[in-house]
Amino acid sequence: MGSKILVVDDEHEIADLVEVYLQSENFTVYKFYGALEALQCIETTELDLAILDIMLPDMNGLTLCQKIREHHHYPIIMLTAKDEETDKITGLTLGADDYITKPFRPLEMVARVKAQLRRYKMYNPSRTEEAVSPVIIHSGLVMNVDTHECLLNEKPLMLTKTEFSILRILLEKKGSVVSAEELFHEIWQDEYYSKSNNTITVHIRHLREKMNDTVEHPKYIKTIWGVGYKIEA
Amino acid sequence: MGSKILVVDDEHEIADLVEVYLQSENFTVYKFYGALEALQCIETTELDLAILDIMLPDMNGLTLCQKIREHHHYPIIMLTAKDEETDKITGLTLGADDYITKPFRPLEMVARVKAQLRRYKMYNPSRTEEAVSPVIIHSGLVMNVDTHECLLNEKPLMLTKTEFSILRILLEKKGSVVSAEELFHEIWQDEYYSKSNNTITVHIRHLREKMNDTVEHPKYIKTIWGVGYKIEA
DNA sequence: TCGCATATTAGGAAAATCTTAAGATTTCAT
DNA sequence: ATGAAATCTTAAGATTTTCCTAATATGCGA
Repeated sequence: MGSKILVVDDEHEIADLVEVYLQSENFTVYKFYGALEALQCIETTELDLAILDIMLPDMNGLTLCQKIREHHHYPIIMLTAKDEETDKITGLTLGADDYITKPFRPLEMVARVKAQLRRYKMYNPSRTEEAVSPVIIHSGLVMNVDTHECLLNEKPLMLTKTEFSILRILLEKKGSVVSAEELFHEIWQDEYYSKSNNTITVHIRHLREKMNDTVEHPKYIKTIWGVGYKIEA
Repeated sequence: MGSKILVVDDEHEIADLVEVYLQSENFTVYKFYGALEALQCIETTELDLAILDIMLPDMNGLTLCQKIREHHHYPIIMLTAKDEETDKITGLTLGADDYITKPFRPLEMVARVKAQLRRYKMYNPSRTEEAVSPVIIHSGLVMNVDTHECLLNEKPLMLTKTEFSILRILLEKKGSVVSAEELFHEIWQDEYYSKSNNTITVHIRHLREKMNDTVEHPKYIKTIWGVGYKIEA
């Protein structure tokens, strides 16, 4: 994930709440309490989705919605009060992809955001994090990311999820050295990394064991002292 | 798919939005902002469905609806403002097959379009383009998607709707791993809130039970820990 | 040799899945 | 509409698998 989401609501509590929930899902949030401040963001940032309150003090939320639509096609979700007059709501879907009535359950909001992003990215796959080839081949080693299968010299290699990820990353960066910290962040993203954490080392150990690789004469995973690990190109 | 759909709404944003959503589902869209322009399209194009705003400036949507009905039998969906029941009923009796009140969620709209098309094409099979094979076969397992029948080693397997869907999805993606979340979205699309992922687990359990599959040595549904389920190719 | 980086080990912690059963919901015949 | 049957969902605990920690050992380079 890591999609960029615009949030505009003059009610600070709601904007903040939305922000917290979205951030907890690893989205990048651009939060504004007024439409005018948001305008610049719209111009300058490559967003993936927008959440707009329909009632803003300085500019109608619908106007903002239409401003976005002038140049962008990413999903827009409107926040509406439940008791607004029907007439006003009638024009609501003008350009919006979904609407959520206040008060709403945060988890429902998050679910809808995800649903829209899923749809958007399916339709616009270029925005999705690069699509990689599902099979990686390297001297007697075959990895199929789709089937989660791994063969070593024609024989199946049973790898756990994490082991599979480490081997995949090393193979994708075949030839260059990858530090333990880099591996850590590729796999666990944001989580805190400390040097005393030898988790990666242990997984590497297991990998080598399953692949019959020795530390002294590694056929696959080589240790570059003080730098990291690598698989020769 | 690839059905031809007429969209008529004088509110440009709504017409455009509907167009985008339908196009993303690979429908061919004929979009008009006024009834008069649409008339010619109705005459000259072999449409599969029409979506009409009930309130148009140059001609009543219902009138347009009746014009279509003079010569065509494809489904018509009316867009209506959130008003009284009267319009709804009237609209339906005047030849429309479904109505959607504004504001609406585009995804719901798409779902209804699909539902109408399904119904329509069932009675007009000639219009269906090259249907995919309705039977899936895999080592002793025969699934007929049309009749919803399933045989395991010549003997009938009684599956519920959800079980059938899960098995079908796994077989369609035979070989690759499908996560519980993916299964969830394939089956329930954009539903949100609760319905913990455990639901899938329970259905998988029932499936395995009916198929005499064991968790330890599964012949069909294998668990890839931390990733999902798969059926070997 | 010393200091630091990596390797090895194993057991407990954590996470994911399985199992079960009860309650909710839907379906269907009456 | 009503109730029974089928199906689905939820919840809690059991089980399995995987991960992480911590303590110790080993190897590299200055």
